[in-house]
Amino acid sequence: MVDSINKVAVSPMSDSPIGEALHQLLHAYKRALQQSYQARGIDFGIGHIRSLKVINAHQATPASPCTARQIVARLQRDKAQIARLVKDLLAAELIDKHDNPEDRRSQILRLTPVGEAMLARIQEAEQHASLRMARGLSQDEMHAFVRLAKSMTGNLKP
Amino acid sequence: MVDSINKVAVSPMSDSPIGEALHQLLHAYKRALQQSYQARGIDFGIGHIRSLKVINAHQATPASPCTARQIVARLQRDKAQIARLVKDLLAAELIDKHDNPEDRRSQILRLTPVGEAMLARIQEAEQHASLRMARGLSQDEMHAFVRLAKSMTGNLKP
DNA sequence: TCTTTTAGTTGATCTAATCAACCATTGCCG
DNA sequence: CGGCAATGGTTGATTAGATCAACTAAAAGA
Repeated sequence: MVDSINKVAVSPMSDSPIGEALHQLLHAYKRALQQSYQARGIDFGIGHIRSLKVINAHQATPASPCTARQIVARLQRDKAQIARLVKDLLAAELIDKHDNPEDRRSQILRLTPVGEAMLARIQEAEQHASLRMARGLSQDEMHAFVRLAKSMTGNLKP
Repeated sequence: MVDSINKVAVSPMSDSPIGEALHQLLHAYKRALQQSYQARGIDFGIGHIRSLKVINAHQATPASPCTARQIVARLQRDKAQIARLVKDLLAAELIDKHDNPEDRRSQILRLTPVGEAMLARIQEAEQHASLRMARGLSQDEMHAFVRLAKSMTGNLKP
């Protein structure tokens, strides 16, 4: 029995809430970030900002300097797009290019002092948005979330 | 001690991995979905598909029929964009419009049989991608993830 | 009735993403 | 060494998605 009690159109109920929840969350977060950025007069898209962050991360380990290549790998975006983002960041003088002694095709990207200052403001803005997002969640929960997200990303990568 | 062992450029380390992890995950998931769709010959963007799903969800509760309005509310997209998505779905004959006796400005959207069949295939594709994404995770973990995602989305909404 | 909202549509514009073609350099292999 | 495929980067073109403004028609409210 129960078989035809309610004809629930197509799905037997409870869609696949993961994708839905994910999409919803990212959209909301993107908007919150943009807001937080704009409130601080930071006038760049998310791509620009993420690129800055990658460059900064490499700055910390001078052994592996940052070229456009690294950003492409980290952000998994088309290299054409990265080239444009980098061009913008150069124009804004947030970063500069240095010849790469190891490979004359590529150039090493580094934050300028202005870029570092900008990044500091960006991180402030992010923390603001993150705190807002995490309101009511414990550290453990946040940590668990990130762990799960990374795990799932890993599953999808190959 | 340890205080100034490495000068980590700007951030004191550990960025804000939440945003990063989130972005990474959504991107990977989006690609996996697209792949899964394409492998099944489903030739629509994610927006179209999500709209179909909203219409289907309303189908289950005949009390509240689906108009473009509902899709706008559920997906939180610009109504212009939804209008275009709906137009495409109509053109593909996956849905049809019926006069709304309650309000002559709007029209009720319903899946056609073709639309239902399409949706079934979509759900198959999604389950494939979701299973892939969730490989190695327990039901509890998946559930926790969705709960946290929804909670965070809620925090950001206002 | 007159006014204000609301649902939906269209046009224009903007950004992000993607693809293909291309140059310079590098690395490899005979 | 000389040729050739692979790599890093750049540019142009195209596309999809999102967003904004303007507008119609109907509804709701005063």
